[in-house]
Amino acid sequence: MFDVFEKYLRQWVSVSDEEMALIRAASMERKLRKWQSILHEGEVWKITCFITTGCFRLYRFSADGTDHTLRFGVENWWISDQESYNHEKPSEYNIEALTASTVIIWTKEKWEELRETIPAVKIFNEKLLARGYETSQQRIFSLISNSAEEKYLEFQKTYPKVFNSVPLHMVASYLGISRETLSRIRKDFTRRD
Amino acid sequence: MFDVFEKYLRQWVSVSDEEMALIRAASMERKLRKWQSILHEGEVWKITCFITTGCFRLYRFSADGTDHTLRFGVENWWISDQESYNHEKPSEYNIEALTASTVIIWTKEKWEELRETIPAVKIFNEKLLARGYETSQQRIFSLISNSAEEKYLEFQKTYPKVFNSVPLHMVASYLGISRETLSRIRKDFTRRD
DNA sequence: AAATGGCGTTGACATTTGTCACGCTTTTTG
DNA sequence: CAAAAAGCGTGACAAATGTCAACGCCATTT
Repeated sequence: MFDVFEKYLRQWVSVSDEEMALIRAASMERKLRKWQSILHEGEVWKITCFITTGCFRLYRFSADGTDHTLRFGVENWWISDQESYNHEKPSEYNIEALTASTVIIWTKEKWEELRETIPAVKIFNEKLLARGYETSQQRIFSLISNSAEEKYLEFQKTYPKVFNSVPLHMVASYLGISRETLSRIRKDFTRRD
Repeated sequence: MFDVFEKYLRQWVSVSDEEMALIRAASMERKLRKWQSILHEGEVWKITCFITTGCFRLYRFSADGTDHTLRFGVENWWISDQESYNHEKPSEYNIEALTASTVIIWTKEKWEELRETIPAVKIFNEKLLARGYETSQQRIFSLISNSAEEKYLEFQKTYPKVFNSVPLHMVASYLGISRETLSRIRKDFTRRD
């Protein structure tokens, strides 16, 4: 499974074989069954986690008890709670596997050590953070400027792989609309084809 | 005006007097009159920009010609288009001064040099990016989980200084609701006091 | 002092979206 | 395999929000 990650990482930065060996030695593989949680609210997120197979979602409960999907993660994505990780404070979020999944993880200690030791890891980490920020900005624009239907179509188009991997009611919760509304949008849309 | 920035920066990281002198030498001050733009869509954002006085907004037009406020900036905030800056690509956003304002700016060249030369600047920049990401995540949660009224109240409470500095119709555009809806929320709310 | 224009408000009405209830199908689980 | 649960769709209705038009206020300009 590490091979998947190795290939992915080399697309971002150039890493020598020795460095890659260090990164590998510091990593662990973990398997999760369907619905298994990898983060419960209240816990501190202390790992760096790369998804090799399967699918996850990061979600949070609001005061009325409903849950809202902040983000999905599929193969070759990272999943984390940056806020909890950075400040070592109890998370307000949950992360769960939506299917049986495999991840590669590094403890915070080891990952920080890799960042300090291997420049490419530091650079890579920065690029990743920058991209995450840009993605968030685009999503905010979509949320404040688009109708439910537009948000749905944009999501489907921008993240087809995610779209095809997750239940529709979670897509609705990701878009900030009810599952019934999503269902009707789909009906209208297919009828128009 | 640089004193304002100096005080701000020292709250984040420890900087020697020599380093601060370098940061200062690389900076420029710029004044903007009300409604003046500092970024037009199509231009590339090539500076790092700290607001010492006044107020800005970052906004974008959607296909139907309406504008949507992505972010505000007031005193002691930064304002930028990270996506344009990072990839040196034409911006899809506009940034304008909402009042007469003063900013401290560094050219991209000089700022990158400072980041490489002075570790504290690099660290500071990373912290800033991390915070921006966390803030975005919180806003996304608010947008997908709150009603118009809840979004309004949360914004008012979380960013009172911004709230008191900008026109209401821009707050509406920031929250993704119409200005009429915002107006009615306010009426309902004051009546309840 | 009058004219102007931006800003916020309001009423009437249309549209969108949410809620509740239900049923059908697929998937999961024991 | 069978029972249970999850997933998805749909109708009827309610609530939230948007749209359009008009108005008043107030700061600024002329």
